[in-house]
Amino acid sequence: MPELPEVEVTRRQVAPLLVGRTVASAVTSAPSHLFLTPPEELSARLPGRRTEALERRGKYLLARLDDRSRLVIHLGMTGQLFGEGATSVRLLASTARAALPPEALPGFSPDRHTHLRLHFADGGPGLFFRDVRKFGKLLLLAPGETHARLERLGPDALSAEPAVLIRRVRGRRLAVKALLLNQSVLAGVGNIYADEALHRAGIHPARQAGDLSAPECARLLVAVQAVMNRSIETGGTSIRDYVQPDGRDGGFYDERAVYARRGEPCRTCGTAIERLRIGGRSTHFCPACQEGGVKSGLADFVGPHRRAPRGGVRGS
DNA sequence: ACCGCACCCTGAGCGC
DNA sequence: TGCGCTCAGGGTGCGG
Repeated sequence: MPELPEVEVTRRQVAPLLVGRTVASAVTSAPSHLFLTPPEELSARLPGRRTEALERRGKYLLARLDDRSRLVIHLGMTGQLFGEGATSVRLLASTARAALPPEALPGFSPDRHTHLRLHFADGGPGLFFRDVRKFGKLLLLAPGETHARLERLGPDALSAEPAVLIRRVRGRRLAVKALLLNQSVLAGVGNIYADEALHRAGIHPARQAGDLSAPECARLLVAVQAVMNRSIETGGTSIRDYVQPDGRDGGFYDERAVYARRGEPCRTCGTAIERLRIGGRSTHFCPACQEGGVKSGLADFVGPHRRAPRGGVRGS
């Protein structure tokens, strides 16, 4: 799940593959929700363009092109942006993995999940965008053009000031975890780092946001930035799909305190990590290190998990 | 205005 | 072996 750290690691590694190079051709896949700009338009407009800089805002990557247009890339849940020549089992379908002899790892070749292939005029390695679930987004902005998705973003989580969080929690009754996931509050926080930061700050994820004191908000923001900076140092979190653009796994998975550790002992106090559902997302926390404080509010969350009907009645 | 939740998508994993 | 169900979640948009 690419969040700010994974996108930042991607930005740092992709920049040398992109900046200063001129696109020779852009090969796209069939139209889908992924293309906010139609694929045929990308294929037509990108060739001849040279990238001047690769920037990041929250979980978005923005390539500034020489004609002042901008290519916007969001990795969604399963998006992978990587250089030609990268090798990783995470770039292969499970059937292809299973067919591999042990230790063998062939170079990536584009498959049906590869939605954009950039080839460059210098003949060097290309750049691929692959996204199995198609929750990612590709968008080409004309000079001066903007997009509601970008306009809505709050300050980048890495550089935000505590005052931002203190102001935005005021009067809010929703769980602080749900507030953290709102990209208009802090851009870049996703499910993993929300859980990790709340644990680090010792704040229960179900606490009502408006109940947090100013010092708690400041502590939480410090925690967000600390876990993110540490994750960037280790190359991000590889759980299922994420790989660094050179194909290597990120290293933060081994350092996580709570995420996907239900039932395992808290590294601080040994208490078993618990899981509940907040804002429709699985939420992991240590019941000892992260005291609720608002038992009444908590009651809404510790009841039996309600599950949405799946595969239910559908019109024929 | 605020908040919870269904939806988009696909593959892994599991039970039968 | 294979089918069907469940689950994962970033972000949007709708309904209460």
